[in-house]
Amino acid sequence: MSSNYYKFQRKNELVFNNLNLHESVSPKKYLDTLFSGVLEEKYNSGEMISRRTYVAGYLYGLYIYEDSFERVYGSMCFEYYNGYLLRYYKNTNSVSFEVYDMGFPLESVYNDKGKTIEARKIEVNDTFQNKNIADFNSIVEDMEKTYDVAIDDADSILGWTLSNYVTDEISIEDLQKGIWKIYRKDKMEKGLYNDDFLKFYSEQEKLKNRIIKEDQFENKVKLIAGVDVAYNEMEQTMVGAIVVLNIDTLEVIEQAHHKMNITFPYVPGLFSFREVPPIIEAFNKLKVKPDLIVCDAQGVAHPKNVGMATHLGIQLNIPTIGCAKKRLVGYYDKEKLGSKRGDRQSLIWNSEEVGVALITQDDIKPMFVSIGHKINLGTAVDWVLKLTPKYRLPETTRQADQLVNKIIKNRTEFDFLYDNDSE
DNA sequence: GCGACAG
DNA sequence: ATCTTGTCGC
Repeated sequence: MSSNYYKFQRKNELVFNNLNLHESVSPKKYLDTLFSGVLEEKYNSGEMISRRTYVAGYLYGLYIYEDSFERVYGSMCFEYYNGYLLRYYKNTNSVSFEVYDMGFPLESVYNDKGKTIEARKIEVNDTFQNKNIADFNSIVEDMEKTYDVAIDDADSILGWTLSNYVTDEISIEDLQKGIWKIYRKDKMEKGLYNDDFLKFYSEQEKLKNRIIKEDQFENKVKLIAGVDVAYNEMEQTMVGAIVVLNIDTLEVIEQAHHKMNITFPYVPGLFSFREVPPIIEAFNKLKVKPDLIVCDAQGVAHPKNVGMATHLGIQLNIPTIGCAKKRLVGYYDKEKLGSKRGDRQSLIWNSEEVGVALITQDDIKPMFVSIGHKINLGTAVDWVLKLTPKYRLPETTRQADQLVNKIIKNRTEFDFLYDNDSE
């Protein structure tokens, strides 16, 4: 493949600090060394798109990404190998690399505030290898110091970086559990999990008594809706959307959305108090009312049996289904669960069947289906299967998902692969 | 007392 | 939820 490298052209100006362009080479050549440096990307107008700070690490290096708001994200980096920055581009019929010499010693890496990020090479036999698993605090502290990022932002960095410290006795899962523990503790100390939530728990007790577990459709089901919420954390806003589909054609009949400020934190178990309000607002803007709503969350498969689907259903007095991508509570027999579309296993919680793990596509992870309100489990499963002829997620969820993401679009959009107009 | 936790 | 980006074989 070395014959078809070519020089890449792009509309936007790239500003590489202290970098020198080298001619194209194979990345393999630089696999075992380190890199660090700063990459800024700007439009021709001079407006900053993003700044990326690369910090060396063992193997592939660590890369800290900041968007145009200077928010820091951690991410893996594949194409950047040490000492050199390698950009990888794909076209319809060819592949190319650009190689830049970062030319920095590790210690000289800096971020936008002029703060120095002290990066050092991490050896497998280094600091953490022989530590007691219980002593995660020091690992985190060490990580924070090393990379100069807060624990929240460091989450994904840690997950990845920790893989370097796996031994026979210490698994990556153990390490991540420890990190998780500290992360939660940190949130609690910031007051995110305190007695203020008691009133919401008692609210759930009341809702629980109103759940109807049998089919109670006013009409024959013709209109079926999906709901979803998207977030813009920078603005602290959220958009709730509802999309109504014709059940026979799966075509969109009507859609509505509502944008509002985020007022409630994400707390597992109290999720509905965060997402139900914007959805209700969106619902009220609809001209037609759906006969059934499918939620991208749990229904009664919830610690108190009052997941978002249930909460929403009671609030709107409309039948709802909870169809979540991940399990919240309950257990099922993974061995017995098959791998073909339609295979299912009961999800048991407090000795009750609160839902099912349902395979919606062959050889794909199950969905977690539970009733929300005014429906029974068998009916709910039937509907979910009807809504998943082609994909793992129900069409309703997919449509709602696409809608909110279209609306919340003010994210930094930058795609290396498609913004070159070389011809 | 500890671990786990939808979006 | 949010950020990101490949990998492979015929």
